[in-house]
Amino acid sequence: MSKNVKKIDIFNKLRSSGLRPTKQRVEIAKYLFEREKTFHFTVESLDKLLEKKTTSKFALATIYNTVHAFKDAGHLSEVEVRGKKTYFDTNVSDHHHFYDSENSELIDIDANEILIQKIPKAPNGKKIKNVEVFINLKN
Amino acid sequence: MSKNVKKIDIFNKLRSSGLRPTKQRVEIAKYLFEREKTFHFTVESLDKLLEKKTTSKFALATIYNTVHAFKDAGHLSEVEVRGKKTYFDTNVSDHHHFYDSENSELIDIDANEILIQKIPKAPNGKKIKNVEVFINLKN
DNA sequence: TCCTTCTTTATAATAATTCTAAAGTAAATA
DNA sequence: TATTTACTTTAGAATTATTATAAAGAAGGA
Ligand SMILES: [Mn+2]
Ligand SMILES: [Mn+2]
Ligand SMILES: [Zn+2]
Ligand SMILES: [Zn+2]
Repeated sequence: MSKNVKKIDIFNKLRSSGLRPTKQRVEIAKYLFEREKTFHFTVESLDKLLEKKTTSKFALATIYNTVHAFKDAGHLSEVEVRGKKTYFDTNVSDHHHFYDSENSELIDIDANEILIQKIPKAPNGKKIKNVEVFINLKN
Repeated sequence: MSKNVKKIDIFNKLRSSGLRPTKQRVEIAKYLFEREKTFHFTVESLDKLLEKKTTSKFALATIYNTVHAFKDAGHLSEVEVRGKKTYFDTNVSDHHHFYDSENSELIDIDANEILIQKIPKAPNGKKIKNVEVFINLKN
């Protein structure tokens, strides 16, 4: 039963975002969204994981398409990391990151774990959209 | 005279970094470092500006080489910006940025203009290397 | 000057991502 | 349910940013 509830959730999530629940989207959505903790990934890492964890085949372009569709629908966010590949994040709330360059690993920091006491005002004619704090780690 | 002093400065800057003062490096260094304010650029934008502002020719590979050599010597820093291209920065001190996505423009924020009051401790076995604050702007 | 080392350059290669267009599938319609 | 339409997947080509290669050129020292 629980499995069916989840399936319905995924279907609704897709439908309400204007996305047809295709086999690929459902599989990817299940893999990404049916988990407790935040998941950070690149398209390449997701591709490898899907290959291992599912029996379906996914063209790389489909993973790109799907991930971007999920991002545009607000189900994923994009995180800027020094490097060449784009990272995605199942945590779409306002939050910050540690970055461990040893393992190329992002770790969430809840918005309320960082308090900024003093911040400059935005340049003339501009407003602050959001503030991202990125904490680089070393050993 | 002032022009000669500057030329000597550039030569010393290159020499002390173990870089031969070639025509290309001197031109690029003069263009990048003989200015009051911070300059943020991509390799592509620098290429176009050099083409406009100087009479010399620069292979794109030379600009890549030179910019990376300057970065490795500590004369430039690299800034992570959402997007595909790498940004470089003539400000190598510890500082933060506004980002105006309308104009793809970075604006410096001095380190002392931001005060962080509360910050989480690093994960087990890790230390904080540095903290980068990135403020996205809107109109 | 001669020699050695470093640098520039044009071009090829690579890596990540996006585009294309044909074939397939889902949803809407009859 | 059968037909039609719109959307999606796919393999492969194209694009973009960047790095590698290797030959020709320039710099610095003896
Ligand atoms: Mn994107
Ligand atoms: Mn670099
Ligand atoms: Zn996150
Ligand atoms: Zn800067």
